[in-house]
Amino acid sequence: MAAVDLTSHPGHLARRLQQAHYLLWNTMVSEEITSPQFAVLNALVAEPGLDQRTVGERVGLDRSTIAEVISRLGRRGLLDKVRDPQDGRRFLLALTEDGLRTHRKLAVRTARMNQVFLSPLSAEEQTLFLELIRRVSDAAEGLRNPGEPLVARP
Amino acid sequence: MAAVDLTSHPGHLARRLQQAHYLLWNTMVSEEITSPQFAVLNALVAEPGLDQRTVGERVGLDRSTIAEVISRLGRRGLLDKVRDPQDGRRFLLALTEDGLRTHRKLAVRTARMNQVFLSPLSAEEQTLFLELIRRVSDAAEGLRNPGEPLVARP
DNA sequence: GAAATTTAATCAGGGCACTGACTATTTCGC
DNA sequence: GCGAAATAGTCAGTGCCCTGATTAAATTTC
Repeated sequence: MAAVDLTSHPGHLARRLQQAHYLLWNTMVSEEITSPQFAVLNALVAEPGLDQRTVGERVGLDRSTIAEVISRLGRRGLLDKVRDPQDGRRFLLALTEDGLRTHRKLAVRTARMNQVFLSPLSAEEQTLFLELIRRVSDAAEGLRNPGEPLVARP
Repeated sequence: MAAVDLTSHPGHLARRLQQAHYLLWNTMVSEEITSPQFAVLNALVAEPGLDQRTVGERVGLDRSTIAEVISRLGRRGLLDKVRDPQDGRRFLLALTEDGLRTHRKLAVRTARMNQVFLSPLSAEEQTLFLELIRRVSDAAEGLRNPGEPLVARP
């Protein structure tokens, strides 16, 4: 009797959006390398030699998840993992030749996919859309490390 | 060298948005019942006696995933599952008293959470935001069952 | 300089999401 | 009516995502 309209719930819509993206990625970019995996490759192209935790921070993955993703990329031979001689806790990461090649190939396809994904929106709407998502998720991010209240500050 | 800026990639932003939502849900709504589980409860409040596949369709979950979610809700005693006497393949689903009570309680908290989640945006931006997400995911949905091209139709 | 704290990574455990293969039941075609 | 095709659900396998506990290495504190 008191059912709610989920199409006005941002969380539900966010989930559907991600599913839609997953589908399109699989058909237009790769069935082997996932979008989070590409994000990791990309982070290591930008900054080779990062440690695992920092890569996770760059792409928005927690320590457990980043460990799994990196282990899969290692198994595929796309990156190497070496103990930091300066700090025995860390692993330093860098792409292999194969990893670099894969990143180059997928970067092109990803750009095409993004175009198709956003094509239902006009150019101005696309810009706005990305900005709105960023603002909402950045704000919620502030909850993770407290001190920055989300709604009001006295 | 040829690294890409992920903050302009809708897929990456969609993932971050969902993570942000997950976090907020956990702190403001429930640590036991997840957002997809609430969506299933809600679908059964709206239409009691639906079968499993149709519930999945309503909330946007494939047959495998909906089976898991429903099994978990069943274990928690929030819904009942009966064979359809008319069609021996189907299971008919309905909420228990506990399921109804849980839905009522969470519906209130969910409304509050949505407000907080969207609070970084102005009222007009909020409406626009939801509409843009809907349009993008609806369009990509059309890829699932072909016949409706995503970009152009001749 | 040894004890206490912090930090990087792992592991166990739970949940979401998809594909592809399989079973059981119903419906369609003839 | 009976065999073929379609449909509902399950199961195995892979991957993402989180929390909480644990281990090992560094840093801080006294």
